[in-house]
Formats: sequence, C-alpha cells, structure tokens
Amino acid sequence: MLTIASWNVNSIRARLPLLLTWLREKNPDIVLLQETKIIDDQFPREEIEDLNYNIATSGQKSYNGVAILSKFPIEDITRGLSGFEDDQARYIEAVAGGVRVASVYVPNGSEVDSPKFDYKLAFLHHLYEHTQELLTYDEPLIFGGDFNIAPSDDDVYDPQAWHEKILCSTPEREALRTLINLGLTDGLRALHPNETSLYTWWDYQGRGWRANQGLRIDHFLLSSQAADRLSSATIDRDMRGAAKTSDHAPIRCQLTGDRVIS
DNA sequence: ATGGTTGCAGCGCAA
Repeated sequence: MLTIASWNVNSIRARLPLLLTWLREKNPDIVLLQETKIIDDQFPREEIEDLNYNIATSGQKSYNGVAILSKFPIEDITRGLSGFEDDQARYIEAVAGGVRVASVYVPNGSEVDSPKFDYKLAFLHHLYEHTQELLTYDEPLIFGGDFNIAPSDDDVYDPQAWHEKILCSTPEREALRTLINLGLTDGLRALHPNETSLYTWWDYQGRGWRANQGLRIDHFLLSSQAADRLSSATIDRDMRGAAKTSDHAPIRCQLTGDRVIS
C-alpha cells in the first residue's frame, strides 16, 4: 500500500510544527506540498529528514513554492511545465515509490477576466499539453495539489454566491474538465460520488471554517494505471480545525501494491 | 459590512 498526500500549507515556515505533527500521525509515503513560500536554501530540511523523508523543492521568495517529500528515493525531478516560461514556482514532478507524482499549484486567478486569470488559463493549457505527453508513458501518474478550481457546484457550499466567480467560473471549469477528459480520474470525487461538504478549503475570513463554508479546490488526478489501484481518498478536515493552521486541509489517498515502475 | 484573515516582509500584496 502506498499513501500519497497533498497539502497547501500556506508557508512551510509558519506550518512546520503542525506539518511535523501530521506527518508523524499519518505517516504518508509521499507528500506533495504547495505554497511553501520559501527559497530552497531556507527550506527546513533537517526536521523533515529526521522523519525519514527525502525532499525535492522548487521554491521562491515570499510566494508560491512546491515540494515533494518521499520515504522512497526521489528520481527524475523536473521543475516547471515543459514549454512554459514561468518565473513562479508552481510545478515539481518526480518518480518515487513506483509512481510518477507532481505537486501542482495552479494560479488563483484573482478575478475572472483579469490578467492573472489569463495567466491561470495559460498555466492550465500548458499543464494540459504536458499531461498529454505524460500519459503516453502508460505509467501510474498522480497529480496532487491546489488547482484553485471547484469542478462543479456540488463542490461549493453556496453555488449561487460563487456563480461565475473566481474558482468557479465556466472557463476555468472547462479547462479542468478538458484536462481530466484526457483520461484522468478525480480521486476524491470518484470515491465519494454523493458526498456533500467534500471541501478542502475554507476562507480564513469571516465564518468560513466555523460555518463549514468550504470549496473543493484541492485534487488528486490519476492516470488509469494509478486509478486502477486507488483504494481510498480522504480529506484531513481535523487539520483545518487545528490552531495555527492553513486555510487548506490536507488530502490523502492510498494505492494498492507498490513500485510498479521498475 | 467593498468587510473580513493570514503570511511575508517590512505595510502593500497575494490569497
């Protein structure tokens, strides 16, 4: 069994104590982190290595930043999306534990039809093109990350309030659906088809968490070779209720077997 | 309630 987790930590410096507690408790084999907000030289490697993780990072100052933690050796590390000139650290990919994984931090987009929204769609377009190539490998492949898109109104606490707003607009939903339609499986929804309140993010502001006003914007997307082995997918909601926490909850999934890529 | 909260960096910006 292989456990893969993903968490937008909103600063690994601010989240380190809680991250370490959660790693000890859940002991995931592979962890995909987003919004580490730290340059690689300052990444808190030692504390995490002490829990027997290897680490691959792609960070920058103040914003963005992604990383992969793995109990297995991390091989074939690539940073950024092929063919996409981007000075923002939002994508890191590697092979570990017999699966190809990537930590993905899709741009938020700010407001629909803003320049940042155009950048969001451009990122998704290049993720689509890169995925087309990855799928030709016929490997177990898992994207985990903050996609900043709620796939449908079922993933939103108040669809009317969010109608055509950022994270929920038609163009970004179409971009995500097009990506998934290449042959990927939305792991959380596939295993919880009728679950309401399947949320991964709650706004810090207002009554967000207290009133369970959440959105499902963090996802696992699996190739068929990975989806065939998917046995569980869960949201660690309790972490969102912890003190000094991120506005995102971690997500975790389990694959049967291990080390399929030889 | 055009507010509210958090983190970084050093107080406006991104989310």
